[in-house]
Amino acid sequence: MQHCDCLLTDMSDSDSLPVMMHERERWQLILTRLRDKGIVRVADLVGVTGASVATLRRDLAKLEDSGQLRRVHGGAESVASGQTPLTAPSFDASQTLNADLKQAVAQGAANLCQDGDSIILNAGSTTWFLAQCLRRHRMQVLTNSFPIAQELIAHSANRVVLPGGELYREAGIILSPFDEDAIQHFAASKMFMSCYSITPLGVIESDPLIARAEAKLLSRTEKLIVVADSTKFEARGNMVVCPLARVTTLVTDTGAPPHMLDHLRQQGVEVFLIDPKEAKVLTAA
Amino acid sequence: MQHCDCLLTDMSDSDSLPVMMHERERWQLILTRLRDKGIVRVADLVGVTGASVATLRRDLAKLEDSGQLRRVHGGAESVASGQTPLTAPSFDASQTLNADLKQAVAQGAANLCQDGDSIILNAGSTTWFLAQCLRRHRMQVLTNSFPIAQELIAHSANRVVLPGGELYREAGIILSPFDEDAIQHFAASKMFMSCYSITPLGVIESDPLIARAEAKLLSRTEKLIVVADSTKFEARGNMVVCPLARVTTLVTDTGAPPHMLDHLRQQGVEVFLIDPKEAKVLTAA
DNA sequence: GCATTCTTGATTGACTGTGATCGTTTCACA
DNA sequence: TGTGAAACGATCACAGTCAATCAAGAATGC
Repeated sequence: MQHCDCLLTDMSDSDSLPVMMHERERWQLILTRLRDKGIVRVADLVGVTGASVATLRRDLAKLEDSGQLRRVHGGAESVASGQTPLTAPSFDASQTLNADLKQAVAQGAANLCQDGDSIILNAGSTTWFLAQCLRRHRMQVLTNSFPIAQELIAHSANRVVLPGGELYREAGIILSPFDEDAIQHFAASKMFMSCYSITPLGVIESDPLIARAEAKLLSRTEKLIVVADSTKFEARGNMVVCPLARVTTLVTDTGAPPHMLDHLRQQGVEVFLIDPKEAKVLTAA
Repeated sequence: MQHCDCLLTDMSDSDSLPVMMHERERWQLILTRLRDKGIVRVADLVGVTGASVATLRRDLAKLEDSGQLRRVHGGAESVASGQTPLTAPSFDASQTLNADLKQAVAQGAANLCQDGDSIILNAGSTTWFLAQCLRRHRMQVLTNSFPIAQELIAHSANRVVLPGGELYREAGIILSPFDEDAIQHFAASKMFMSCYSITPLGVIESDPLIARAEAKLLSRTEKLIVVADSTKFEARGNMVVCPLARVTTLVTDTGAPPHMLDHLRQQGVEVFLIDPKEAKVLTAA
């Protein structure tokens, strides 16, 4: 018997085998799917985890008990979908969308930073990629994004300043309805802003609370550098953060529509185009 | 049996010795795997280390005692599972000191919380353990500790509010030299405070900036609950956060010096004594 | 050299997670 | 409003895991 046991564990060491998922692994998987899709079905989870419906029901019950999701008939939904007023996409989800483009743009933007700078990063997946490019830098960074703060503190020597407010779980943003704040004492040489979309009307966000927070950050600097991959140039969202004339610089990739770039240049915006294929090359154009 | 063991270690391990592994080597291996995968199974560890399940269980118990992981049925999970681990040296250090006492005190303090409460947690290892006990709660929590915020956001349904300011890497504390802040709009029913020491002069901290930050938090509530294990009752540090008369409740363990407890009771402080051996028992005394 | 302490491994009974089955409840469609 | 299908909670037996205990070997100190 023991022989058999030993042999088994020995062979199954490579974790590719779908032997049996641990309870916590299932929980993590469930919560991840929930963050991405907002809702999960028991039947789907059976296929993904290989566990029985009974087990998955128990999992959902426990996770609901600890407040990490809300059960509905047929599955479960994210707690945030009802509780949080934010309409922003979840951090994890938007992080994986057009990741290569965002990464290229982020790398291009990082080249505009110098040690000693004081910069602002708003919450967004592109700015998160940007934060990843700042591991060797030594700057002061004000950000309202919890994941960006995590990244900078854990993997760089940059100093991090946070605004006060409530931490919104899904989007990982710190928001406050009040004006008094420590950030009113922060002066930045430039702000990097990622956004929901860019239209002739200006830089657009999808959520009024977020738009307000970004406008607040924007008041702490003169120079605004918008980082946006080429998929951002279609009309979406409805909250204008600022007009295009307020933008100092735009960093985007070569897929951006030329007529929008022309329009931006007419407004006095300096445009940097990054070729995603040779990501390190920065082309002033 | 022995055959099996030998065979196993021989075959399964590409990168190590067929002889017995030292305790510390196993610990390091366990923690490394934990960082990589977020979760480890006892059965897997048997295959990797060649040690028996009993030994590995003891390892996990010790590592949990020192706060370096959290045991779950079938294995153990990372204390900051899912999130970027915040490896703050000094935070980790104070976290592992008297971890069992702190954990017991934290559990006792957690019993004083109810769903719907608005509470404040200052930065400290005891309050960090307390945050771990709040996974099933649904409260509003104001904290100036980054690791506590991480824990609450990742593993509970509590709402989290942060003060603004600079994030200090080593201690994981958010500090601001300014008064204007979002927390001035926060009203809490109680504050849980961990501290550097407790003396007849009051609750003591070692750093003036931290003392000031805690005094600022303290102004947002009437009821102050100090959580401190019995090793905190010796004169250390030099910054008085508040006098003992300001303390509403003290939660400590049974090893606390009786004369200090008497003195505290004379000041009108309600004292809860926790027996670390039977941690769940809460004795009003 | 001998005793003490520490680490380790095996055994035991108790406990927890799992999957299958039951009857009941809820949902969707007519 | 009624009906069938799906989903639900409760329960049971099985397997894996747990903490406690004892015994054997290695390291340490006198």
